[in-house]
Amino acid sequence: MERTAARVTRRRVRTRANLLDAAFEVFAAKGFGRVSIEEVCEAAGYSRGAFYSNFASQDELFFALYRQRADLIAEQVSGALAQDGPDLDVPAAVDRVTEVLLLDLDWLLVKTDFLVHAARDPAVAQSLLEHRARLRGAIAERLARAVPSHTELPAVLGDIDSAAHAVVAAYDGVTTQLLLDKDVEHARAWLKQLLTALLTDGSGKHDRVVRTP
Amino acid sequence: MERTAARVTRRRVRTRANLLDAAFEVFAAKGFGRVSIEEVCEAAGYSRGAFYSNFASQDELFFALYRQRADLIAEQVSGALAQDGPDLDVPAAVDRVTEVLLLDLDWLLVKTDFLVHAARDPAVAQSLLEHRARLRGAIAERLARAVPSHTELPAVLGDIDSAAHAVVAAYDGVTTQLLLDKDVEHARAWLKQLLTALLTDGSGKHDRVVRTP
DNA sequence: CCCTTTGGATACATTCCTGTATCGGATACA
DNA sequence: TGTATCCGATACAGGAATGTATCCAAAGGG
Repeated sequence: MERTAARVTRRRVRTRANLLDAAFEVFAAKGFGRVSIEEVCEAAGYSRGAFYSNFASQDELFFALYRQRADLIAEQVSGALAQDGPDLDVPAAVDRVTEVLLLDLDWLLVKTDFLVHAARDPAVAQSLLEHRARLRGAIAERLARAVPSHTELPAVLGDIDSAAHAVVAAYDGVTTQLLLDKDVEHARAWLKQLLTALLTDGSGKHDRVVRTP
Repeated sequence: MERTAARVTRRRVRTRANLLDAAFEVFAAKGFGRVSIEEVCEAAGYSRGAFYSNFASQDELFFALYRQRADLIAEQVSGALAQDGPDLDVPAAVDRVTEVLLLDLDWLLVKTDFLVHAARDPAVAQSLLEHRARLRGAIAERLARAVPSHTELPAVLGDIDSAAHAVVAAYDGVTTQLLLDKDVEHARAWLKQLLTALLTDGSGKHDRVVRTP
């Protein structure tokens, strides 16, 4: 019998996952802060007893949820960045990354909720900052491998790190607008335009985005 | 006796203003969604009776608060844009606008709360979108007056409207980071860099030969 | 200065939510 | 298959927030 780690049954991990999935749906629909623990449990098909057996508070649930999904996205982004060979095809990579980043509107909602949460809790903010730094690192590393090979270098910004910063900022900026107009296709097109503009020295010869509203 | 408009006493407008001010503080500190009506009243020095006499719900208060402050900021931005003559000195204008936009961290907190709120309520989203459109309009108009005079035109983006969009996106992106690291000075410097880079064809601080299509 | 109207305080009923304690069925392991 | 342990359901108590109804004081007009 294991002494150090308490026994965890399969049922437990299943219910925990179910609770997290339900939480994602409910948080996305109504927003953290307008959701009661009871609602999450109901959506998952459990009672509150199950909840308190798995999480200490709603905050802890939220944090766990964020971690889970954020790690997933980070993995997908890394995948999209690593997809082509040692040479970076900027437009293609931008396409793939954009696809991943603006895939799920619900995730953007939850993520923004989490941002608001983190903005008022230094510990949470720290964790989020680290996560963002990791993402930036992956981007910077990818850019660094690309820039020397072609002469095609990020021009409007000083160094590679600034460029990575700018990429994230563009993502955040587009996200904000997307949360309001819910036009995912337009947001993708626009983010592509912004990123290629930022990363290919402004000589982008791609089609311009036509706004629909 | 007035029949159409109900009589509004001075006391009423004062308490209403006090409630709004208190709401701003409390919302900034704890976040909308973690604040009870009671807390707002207590911070303002009133009872809940006063609140319900002035607002129908916490949402209505929040909306009124947003309107008030957003209009104020919009006015300041317009002022900063109009400050110099018919010719636009891009770096100077960017300086002034940046100063105004990233003046108050508390406002950014409340604004982001409001964004989260709007993202789940189409009517509120509409209102916020219109407000953003007005801001973009002011920026675009200013840019339009500047671009023909100098040949110095926004290059990385297609038209003036896209440029205005990009300016707002940069602001939103920088805001996100600022909410986490709380480094206002750094955010300002970075926003300036981004904006000048976007608006001066990348020739900002690094001398570069750029063709003007 | 009085009198009408208005604004805010107080008290109350109600609803909702949280957290805990306990119990019976499920699960893993010998 | 037996059995010790774990997990989630149920019931309950306590607290907090909301909204309303009522009442007294303050404003402002005549």
